[in-house]
This record gives sequence, C-alpha cells and structure tokens, in this order.
Amino acid sequence: MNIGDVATASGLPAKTIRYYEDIALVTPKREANGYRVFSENDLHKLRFLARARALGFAIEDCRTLLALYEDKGRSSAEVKELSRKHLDEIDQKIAQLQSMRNTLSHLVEACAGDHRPDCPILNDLGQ
Amino acid sequence: MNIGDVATASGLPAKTIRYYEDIALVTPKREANGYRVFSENDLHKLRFLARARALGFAIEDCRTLLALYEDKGRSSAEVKELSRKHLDEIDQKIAQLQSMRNTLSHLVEACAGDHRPDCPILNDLGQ
DNA sequence: CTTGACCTTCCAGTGACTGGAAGGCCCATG
DNA sequence: CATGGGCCTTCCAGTCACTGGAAGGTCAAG
Repeated sequence: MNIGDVATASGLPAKTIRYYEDIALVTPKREANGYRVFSENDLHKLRFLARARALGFAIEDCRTLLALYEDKGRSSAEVKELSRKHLDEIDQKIAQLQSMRNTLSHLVEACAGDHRPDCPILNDLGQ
Repeated sequence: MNIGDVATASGLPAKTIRYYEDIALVTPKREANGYRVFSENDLHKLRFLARARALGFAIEDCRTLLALYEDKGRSSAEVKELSRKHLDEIDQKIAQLQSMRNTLSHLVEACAGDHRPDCPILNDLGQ
C-alpha cells in the first residue's frame, strides 16, 4: 500500500503519517522509486495511533502504548497506570474549562450586546 | 516600575511580559539604561490581559478586547459576539474532552491492572 | 505526448510561551 | 575599591503535533 491508501484506511492525513515515520512511530519500507510501502502491520499501527490520539494521548504516550501493545509479556498495570494519569489530566482540563465557562457565560448573559458602550464583560476584565 | 514589579503585580512571568511587548500588546517606555519602565496604565493592561487569557481568550482576541476596552465609543454587541463565539469553542472542547473521558474511564475500569498481559485498553486501541 | 493524480524532500509557520546563554546594571557589604 | 548577588537586557532555540507550500519525480490513462 502507498501512503494515500493507508491515509484513507487509517483516517490520518498523509502528512501526519510522514511525520510519524520521521519520529519513528512507523517504519514503512521503500519501493525502488522511493515511494513508501506500508504493510498490513503498518496500517494496524497507524489505526492504533489514530485511536490513541483520538483519546488524547500524547505522542510519547502513544509510543509507549504501542510498545506495550507489541510486548506480549507486558503487565496490564503499566497500561492502566498510564491511562489513569491521562484520565486525571483530562479531568483537570475539563474542570478548568468548566470554570472558564462558568465565569464567561455569566458575563455574556449580563451583557446587553447592543450599540451602547457599557459592557459587563470588559468591566470584569478591567478589574 | 520595572518588569519584576509588574510581573509580581500582574501575576504574569517577566518572560511573558517581554513577549507581550514583542507583539505590541504593551509598549512600556525605556530608561536610559535600557530597562523597561511600566506605567500604572501598562500594569492595568497587563492585568486585563492576564484575566482575559485566564478566561481562555486567544492572544489576538485579547488584542481586540483591549482595543474595545480603550475605545469609549465601542458597542457592547461586538464584545458580546466575540465572547459568545469563544464560549462556543469552550463548549466544544468540553464536549470533546467529555467524550474522551467517557471512553477512557470505561476502559480503565475494565482493566485489571495487574501483572498479567491481558488488557482491555490495548485491545480497544488495537481495533 | 500530455495530463493529472500520485508521490518525494525540504523549509517554514502555527500559538503562546519557556529555557538558557552571555552580558550589562545597581546596590550593599567587606 | 572590589566583589557578589540580584536585577535587567537581547537573542536563539525548543516546545507540541502537525500543516502548508514549493519544487520536482513517477505512473497510468487517453
């Protein structure tokens, strides 16, 4: 398979796949003309990466997860630990966004949004 | 005031303040020795920026908000529109994180997290 | 033989800082 | 007067995970 094929099959942009090769997350072979050739296993890895990224794992975490995935003697504790940490980070981000949302939605509601200059949003920011 | 003083007073790192000068969000004067001198008004702007950034506004939005803040003939509609858009983006981010959180927390719960290699998290990623 | 869809590499930019090096300035102490 | 420490300065490079674009090679169809 060429890069366009695995791009379609994995849902990842070709540019991203080249980048993943750059940072050695996948290592496709090359044809005589220089084109990358992806095996079924390469595609499988790309799908794994796409899914892990969609769950918000950082690239280096994805690298670790991929290594664990391929290590048949791994302990699931390691995977769980990594995921739990990531879950904590997600929770923190959600909390932070919720708090922004809270403040901002109050301000937006309080703002008339008309032609007049008086604005509770700017007043708040100016404190 | 020197940069250290406004850094303490605004809660922003000195590095960040220098960066804000670079991109012309503040324009402190200079002493003969090259040191930046910040006025009360500069400090006020920095606090405004710190607060707007804390609400998640992008730098360019902060620039716009600051301009509106200083334009006494503005209409609050413009501020409200900008804020409402930002609120939408926050909502989208929260939704995305919630969906990650959902999936991931189910997987983490399902994972034994012991010495054995069997792992629902990796199984899911490998689909 | 040309067209158009692929593919290649390389370079630069994104956003909002952050770290670090190398050096100047200023004040207090010995 | 020297020195030390804590400020301050600029400039360059790195972060993260791509993304856009230029310039050019390859391949199959018409």
